[in-house]
Amino acid sequence: MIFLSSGRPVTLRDVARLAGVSVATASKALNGQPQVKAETRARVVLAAEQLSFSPNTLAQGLITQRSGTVGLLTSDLEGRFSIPILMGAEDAFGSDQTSVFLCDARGDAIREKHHLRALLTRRVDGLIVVGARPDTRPSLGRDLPVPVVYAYAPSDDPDDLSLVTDNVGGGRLAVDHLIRCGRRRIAHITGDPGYGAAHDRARGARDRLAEENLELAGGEVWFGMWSEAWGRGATRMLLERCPDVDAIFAGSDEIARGVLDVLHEERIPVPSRVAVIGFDNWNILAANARPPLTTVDLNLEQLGRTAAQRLAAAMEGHPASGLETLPVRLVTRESTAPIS
Amino acid sequence: MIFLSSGRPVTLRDVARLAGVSVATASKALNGQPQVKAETRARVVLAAEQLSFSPNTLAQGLITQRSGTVGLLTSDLEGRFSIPILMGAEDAFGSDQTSVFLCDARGDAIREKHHLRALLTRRVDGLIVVGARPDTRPSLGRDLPVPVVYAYAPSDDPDDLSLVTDNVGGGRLAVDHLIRCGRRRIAHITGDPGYGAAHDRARGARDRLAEENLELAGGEVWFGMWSEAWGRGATRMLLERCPDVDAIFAGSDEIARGVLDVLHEERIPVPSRVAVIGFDNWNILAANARPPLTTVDLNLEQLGRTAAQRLAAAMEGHPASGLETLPVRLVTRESTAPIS
DNA sequence: CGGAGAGCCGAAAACGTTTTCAGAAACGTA
DNA sequence: TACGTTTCTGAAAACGTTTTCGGCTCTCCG
Repeated sequence: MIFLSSGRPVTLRDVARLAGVSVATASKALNGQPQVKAETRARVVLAAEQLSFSPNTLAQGLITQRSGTVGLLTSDLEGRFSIPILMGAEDAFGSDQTSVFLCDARGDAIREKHHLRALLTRRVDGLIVVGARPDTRPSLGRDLPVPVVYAYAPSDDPDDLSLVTDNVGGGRLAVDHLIRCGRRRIAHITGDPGYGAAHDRARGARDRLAEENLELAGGEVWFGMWSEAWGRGATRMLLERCPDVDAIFAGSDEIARGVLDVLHEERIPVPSRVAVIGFDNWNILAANARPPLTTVDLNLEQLGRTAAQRLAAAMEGHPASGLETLPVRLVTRESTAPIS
Repeated sequence: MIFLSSGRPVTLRDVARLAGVSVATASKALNGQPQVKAETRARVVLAAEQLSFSPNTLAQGLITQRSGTVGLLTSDLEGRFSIPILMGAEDAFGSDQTSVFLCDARGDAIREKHHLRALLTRRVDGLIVVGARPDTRPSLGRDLPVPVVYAYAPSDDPDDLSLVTDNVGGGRLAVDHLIRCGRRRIAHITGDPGYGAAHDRARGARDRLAEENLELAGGEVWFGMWSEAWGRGATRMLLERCPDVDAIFAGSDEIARGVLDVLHEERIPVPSRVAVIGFDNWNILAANARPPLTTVDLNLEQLGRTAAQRLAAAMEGHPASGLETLPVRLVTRESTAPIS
């Protein structure tokens, strides 16, 4: 029971009274302060348990000037990026120590300001800002009373700490895998060229190809949109221009689904004749594909955990700054295989 | 600026001093209490603005016994169900009034208890519990100090208030649409029969068919799994047993994708020869399908908003109980059309 | 036996608000 | 002028903790 029979919540006074000590000693006993006799401490602890006392964090926060809460300011709740990050962050803070306030700004700067203010009013101890897309976003500013960590979308202020996924490395990883599978004529179909991430992934891919003295099949990166439809359209064009392609690196799993769709339609066997690799490891798309899709996982949960750790460190007085790039990893399924 | 030049946060005392009044009057002035002269109030408000004062909610909560926070206890953050609900809830509470603490129990009862305790310790004013699947879940119990609303997954205690989507109505809606399109040989492929929702949707479908003196094509509901692969497999079997089917109602968008895939493979035109309708309106699947998928939207954001409203009402002392079923709606795209 | 020191404990202040209540100021009336 | 009302203001208590510091009790040593 959390309530006394009176219906009033249990306070430290109740505990102290039951243990026959003062509130002060009760507090010290429960907080492990050394200056209390072992026997007294035991009595207090017992009393606390009997009443199942749990301290009012508001009162604690008021006096310690730490609320034990952090704010998570995201710009795409619906999106799949913030969620894993959020989960990682949530479990990196032991939930008994720190709870997280969630706010979705929906990409609106006004709303973001508003939420920011609400969070500060609640005296959060820190902030994690998660962007909707992996490009640079405006900093919240330098004069905030609490530390901030930017995740996924880096801040435009290099003095902020930003954590991002390694898109260049991801592109390299994908192509490396295809090369190891014995593929030589590798094409790259990707999304909106307005996304920095698209260029980064392409760069990683090309770098790795260059090491083998290879060029992209089709000569160029196929930029377009982040959609299945574009994946289909680009694949059709690609097959026409370059019928002997033996691997396609898609810039997202959505695009990869479109690619697979057309290959299937054309009765081109995957992976035996053409290998396909995606990006994001969006499970619903990748695992259900036919065949299941090899793809690059962004390790977003890890990103969230790291963000939480960095934030915790900053809250302890060890701030950091700059851009930290976190590794991605390959998830192999059946859409790629060594050439036979 | 939120901080005085001293680096200390601005308090009501600072405002009072600047306005030349006592803290008491400053408080009353800012809270719109009537017993303060208009001119004084103006002075206080001005001072507050100049210092950009914002009250410490911890202190407020301590005294008013209301923290202005609610807990959202979910069991599937990764899942797509809790997210829209969460967004709806977040915007139903004006974010300046009430902030939401997010906790993910990951379907683990221990973790749930743990989070619950943490939330109560934080003195949340209410709780929303979001389940991972639309079946009954255990109640948190009746002796909680704050009101609770269950969303998506109803509580097993009828004295709790639970908000659920209308699965029966959804099934009816889907079939009704197909009938209006002139279809008569309608099959239903759905997921895991362990889900109550699967049976509810099927019942709605059958009820509507019965009104036209129709039976399900293939005679029975095709239960299986919530996956594309099952959608593909079931469709193949269906086409064999029942080649003249003219509409397929899929129990989820994933299944519908599988259905479309096989129809496409068999060169059966959609929607001209067979109409297909999904369930969930999971955008990434439905909108990208070929052709884009007509489907039933669960109105989850609305569900979240309603949950927040009911919770707010309960917090104001107007509790409710029982099971409230919220309507779903049809989203028509190109996979269904009148028979030509 | 006296005093120093260590070990414990509790009174009280503090955190930043809201709310109650007493009293001051202004005003009208006799 | 005296007095009753009304209007406004401010002192103080309260919320539930933590922390400081003075003081009590004991032990030990000279």
